[in-house]
Amino acid sequence: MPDSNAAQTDDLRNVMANCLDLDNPKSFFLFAGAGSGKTRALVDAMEMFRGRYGQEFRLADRMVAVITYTNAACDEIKHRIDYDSIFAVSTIHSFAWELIRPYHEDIRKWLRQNLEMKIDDLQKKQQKGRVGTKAAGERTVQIELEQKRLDRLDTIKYFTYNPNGENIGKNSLNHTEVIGIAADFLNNKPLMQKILIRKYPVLLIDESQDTQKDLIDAFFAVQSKHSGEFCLALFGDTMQRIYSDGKTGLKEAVPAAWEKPAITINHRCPKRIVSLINSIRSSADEHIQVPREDALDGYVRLFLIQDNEDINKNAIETEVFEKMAEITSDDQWSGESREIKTLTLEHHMAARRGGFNDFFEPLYRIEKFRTGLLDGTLNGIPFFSQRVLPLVKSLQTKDKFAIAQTVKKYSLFVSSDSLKTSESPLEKIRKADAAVQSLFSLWDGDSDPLLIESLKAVADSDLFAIPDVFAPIVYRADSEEEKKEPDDSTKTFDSNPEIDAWNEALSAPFSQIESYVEYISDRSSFGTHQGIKGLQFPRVMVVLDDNEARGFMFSYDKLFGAKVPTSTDVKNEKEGKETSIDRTRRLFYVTCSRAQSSLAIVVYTKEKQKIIDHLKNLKWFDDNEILDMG
DNA sequence: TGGGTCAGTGTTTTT
DNA sequence: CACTGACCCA
Repeated sequence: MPDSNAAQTDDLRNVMANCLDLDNPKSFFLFAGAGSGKTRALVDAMEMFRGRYGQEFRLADRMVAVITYTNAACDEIKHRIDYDSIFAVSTIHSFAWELIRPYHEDIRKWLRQNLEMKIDDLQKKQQKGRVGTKAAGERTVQIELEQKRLDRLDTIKYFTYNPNGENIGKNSLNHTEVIGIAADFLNNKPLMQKILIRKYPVLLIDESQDTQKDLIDAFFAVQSKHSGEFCLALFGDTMQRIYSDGKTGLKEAVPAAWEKPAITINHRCPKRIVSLINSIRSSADEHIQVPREDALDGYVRLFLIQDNEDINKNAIETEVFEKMAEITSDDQWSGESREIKTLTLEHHMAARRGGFNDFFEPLYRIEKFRTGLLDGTLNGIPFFSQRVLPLVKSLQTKDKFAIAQTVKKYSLFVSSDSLKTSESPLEKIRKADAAVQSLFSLWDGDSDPLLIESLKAVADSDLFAIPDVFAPIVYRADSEEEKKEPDDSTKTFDSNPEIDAWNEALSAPFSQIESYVEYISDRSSFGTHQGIKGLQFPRVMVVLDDNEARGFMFSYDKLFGAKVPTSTDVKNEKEGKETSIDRTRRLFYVTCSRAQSSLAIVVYTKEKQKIIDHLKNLKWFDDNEILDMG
């Protein structure tokens, strides 16, 4: 018994080694639940392969392709395999793009067909639909847009695509198109299949349950046609499918001839949490995990809160932290220096709790700002995140070297070409110093100036170049100051929602940009339920709050019995399709299984009693684990 | 006028 | 996905 883990690991390694045999390749699906060391197994497989075929592959210019879901996972795996060049580790989008990018003529053909189909579809809808609605207006715009793309299709020499972020250029393909094209080419072009398997005789897919279903199907098709020369290996856990484009029924779709090893151990979670997640998934499938023998007992508590308009969620959640500290005797739940990961369903819920909502929310409302706001590339953000914020931080810590560095790198006074002009370098450095001091004076007496004030200070002293997006705002702020009574003529500035959004965001205190930057660089104590896929944290607080959430894909109220299943749910259930409850259960499973030592679940609801009753039936929690917070 | 049907509307996550 | 409301037909 003490060696059962080791025995299982050995078995798994044997199965994988047996499959990764190029003379007799066999495909497999490794079923690996939360905390089972899925990445470890993946890297094991890669290392075994390298040991056997590394030399040969290097000489023959062949590679093993490894596909991950996120850039973070991609970096992690590359790191763990020492950036070995026989492994092409990439996200599914990069991989798909690399596969199709040489075939511009085929892409053009696909795109023409696709655009014609889309336009046709939209026109049909336009005829059927009502006139004058918002949807009709959007359809008109969409048709025009697609028509324009169609018209200039022949003028495009090379298609472009950026796997990370937005694709707005005239020649660019979008994320969906790249996936669609790759799937289509793999399905229908025998040459494409040959190219794939010649270069990558082995293809490993991490998080396969969330990989776009069209591509998964295409890979399945390639494998079945070339089973003697191609090894497809899927790693994943069907219970952790939390994105809508993953393949439903992946487990059932795996061909019978494949190997289907499974890891049953959970290295991450303490005993209590393993038993909780086992209960949660027991209504979905048969898989049971066992904790490590040396696992701690761990703690789970569910806090129920009556949801009213006037409750102070931050205060309640702080109270939860303190209660958890008491229950677990773990100081890290308590006080200002606590180390807790709070998981909210949506970004704006994190923004509110993380204290950067005044800055975040106005910008988030602008649809086309969203991606850039979430990855920090939005025009205007680097001005703060890379120039003003680091400068202010080093001023606060009196780090003279860092101050000088930021000034030297970005300041208009000491940039390399301005040093050549008439003024003496010494004069310029003195001016830069004065500009820095005048900016920092805004923080005199420990105050927290508004972002707009810091922007104006920088603009007044010409310390840094002001991004174009801020020009109208600096101008507006100036003109309002001059004529204290704004008349109607200022209204002309107000017609641009993007400038308005920035104006509102910049009225937030400067400290909010710091919290925001922490959040988007994953250094904050917040994360979304979906975004923390694959990660783990010692102390986790999961916030369940349907009212504050805006999306409609998940309903914790239904999962916990505060709301009855709708007619669609009943219908889906009867037809054997997944319901919103199934979907929510999987997401809940993912969040709970992040915890390495203790887990607090905070439930805001208008139907506390119904939830209490429902939880009694579910038996997920012991009575003493449910705390009524009033 | 009542019932049935379906378009319209709001909107999250990852790349 | 769930809901609302416009519209059609009996």
